[in-house]
Amino acid sequence: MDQISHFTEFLNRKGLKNTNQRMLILKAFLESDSHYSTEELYLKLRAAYPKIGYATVHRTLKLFAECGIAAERHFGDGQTRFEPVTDQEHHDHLVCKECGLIIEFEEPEIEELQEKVAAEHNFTIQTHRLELYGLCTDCSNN
Amino acid sequence: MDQISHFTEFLNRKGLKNTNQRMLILKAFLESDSHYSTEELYLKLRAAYPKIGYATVHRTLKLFAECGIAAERHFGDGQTRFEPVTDQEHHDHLVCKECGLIIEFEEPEIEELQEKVAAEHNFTIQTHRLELYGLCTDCSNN
DNA sequence: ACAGCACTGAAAATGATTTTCAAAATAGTC
DNA sequence: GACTATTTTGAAAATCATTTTCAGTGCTGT
Repeated sequence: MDQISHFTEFLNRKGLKNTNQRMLILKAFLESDSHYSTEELYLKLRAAYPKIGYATVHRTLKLFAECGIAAERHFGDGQTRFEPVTDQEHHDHLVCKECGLIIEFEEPEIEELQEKVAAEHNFTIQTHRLELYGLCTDCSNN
Repeated sequence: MDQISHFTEFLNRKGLKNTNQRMLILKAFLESDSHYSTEELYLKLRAAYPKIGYATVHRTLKLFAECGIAAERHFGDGQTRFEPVTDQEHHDHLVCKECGLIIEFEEPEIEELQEKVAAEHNFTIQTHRLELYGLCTDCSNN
């Protein structure tokens, strides 16, 4: 099932309505491979649909997070960012402190070790967050 | 060198002054093993020194972060938390989503894998952040 | 078309963080 | 110790992201 039907089904299940704005926001959100803050997505959308409101974008992003098609992220710049979640494959981030570049990566071995640690503390992991901060290739050469 | 002389040396190096408040805040901060938000540390300090200001606590915590004796953390509750950094030994966190319990752990194997991933992307790691969110023993039994 | 809700967008409210500014404190010099 | 230049402090105001409010609009089923 694709992300769009996933979302519409979620709306139905919760008795929420499938509106024009929600679809616009969803499409713009999925289209991109970047990590949007509410503000950034709002500005992008407003270019095409000037009447859209900031609050609507924000509320819709929260809905995405709630239904699992978006994940909230904090990279330490004071803004919440949202990224599309494509199925269950999980990835983490390399963040360049110089230029802000964000690279995604996956490392199953790390995930296994996380489970091990959790088991040692009788902890049940639901989600996790791993970010490596440093300098990307370009920035470490300058 | 202990944390206190480390901080005073940092102040001198930056041409900043070693004040009463800064020492009070530093001691209260180091004394604890918890992860303070500005607000929490401010409230704790105010109990003993009613005249202290929120802004002073906040500015001083920022100084700690700048000089390396504190690390800023975001656990997703909208507040920035600070924790004492004791030398270079690094640790990560298990965070209970139910009761807010924070457990620290170290896992050198994970750190090695992080270096491997960074190397694959020609990335130079400066710091990292790993948090596992889920349920602690008590909360998963209820 | 109508009724009942949910949704939207603008504006206001909130909450954390940061800045401002006049008064107080500090470090260096005499 | 007194003097001076500079920094710090604390209270209040400002800022920034996020959240809520509310009147008007739109959707869905009857």
